[in-house]
Amino acid sequence: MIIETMKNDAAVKLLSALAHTSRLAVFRMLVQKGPEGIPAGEIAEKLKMAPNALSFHLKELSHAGLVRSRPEGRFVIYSPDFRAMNGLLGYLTENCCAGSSKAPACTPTTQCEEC
Amino acid sequence: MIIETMKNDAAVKLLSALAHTSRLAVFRMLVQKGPEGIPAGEIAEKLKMAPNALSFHLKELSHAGLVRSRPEGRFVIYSPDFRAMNGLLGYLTENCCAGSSKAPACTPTTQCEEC
DNA sequence: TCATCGTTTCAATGATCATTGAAGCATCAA
DNA sequence: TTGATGCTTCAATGATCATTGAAACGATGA
Repeated sequence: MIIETMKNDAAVKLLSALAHTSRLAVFRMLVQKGPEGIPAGEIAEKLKMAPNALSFHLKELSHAGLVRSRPEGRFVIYSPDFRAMNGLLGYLTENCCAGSSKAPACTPTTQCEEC
Repeated sequence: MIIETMKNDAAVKLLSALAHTSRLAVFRMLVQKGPEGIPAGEIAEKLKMAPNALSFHLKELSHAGLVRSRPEGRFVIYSPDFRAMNGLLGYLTENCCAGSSKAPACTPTTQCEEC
């Protein structure tokens, strides 16, 4: 293998975090709810996941930078972090088409305003 | 876990295929080269991968629908399939932002013309 | 036909990941 | 303080994945 750039490794990290049915479902739910976030228990209940399993997957998403958490009383509220996802979308778009003059263009013209 | 749609499973499949340093590097190289494609041996040489390891990863990418192959003499030429990647980008974009009115919009306005 | 090249397939080992159950920690109410 | 709640961490098992080396296959050229 050739030496990979940091950018590639970062992309692999994000892809790995999302490449799991449970984690993708969790992230989708967080995105749908928006910045206000959801307590862990509510996610577990709605997705019918064991609390410890959810905690494990949330930690993975958190390590990848896809979600943030904040304590609120005895609840822990999770919310999506759109910056990482936007970075990933940009990377994939660039490496799907824009990186090569041979390939058709498909560059998104707008990005999350939050990021 | 709630029951996932086909769409989600398809996204996980594509994400899993790309969530590997070697496979992401291979796919990037194919995208850069464009539709004309590259023989397997050339990919292995440039990425300094063992031929059998490369073959394994190419099969994974192929199963995910990200690459196509065609025999040419005793070479096997691999080329990218932009449809799958565009579908994934669309899915991620929609589930990153557009799926929720709470989140900022970041929908791409253009897509690969090939697809 | 025979030897060679490019590629794929197979089997085996080691590593990584997902899941489960139990325990731990902090917060809140009585 | 005592008990209950919400969540996280830990350890152990089973499953899946990556890698390696050897072998096999089809196409080509002598």
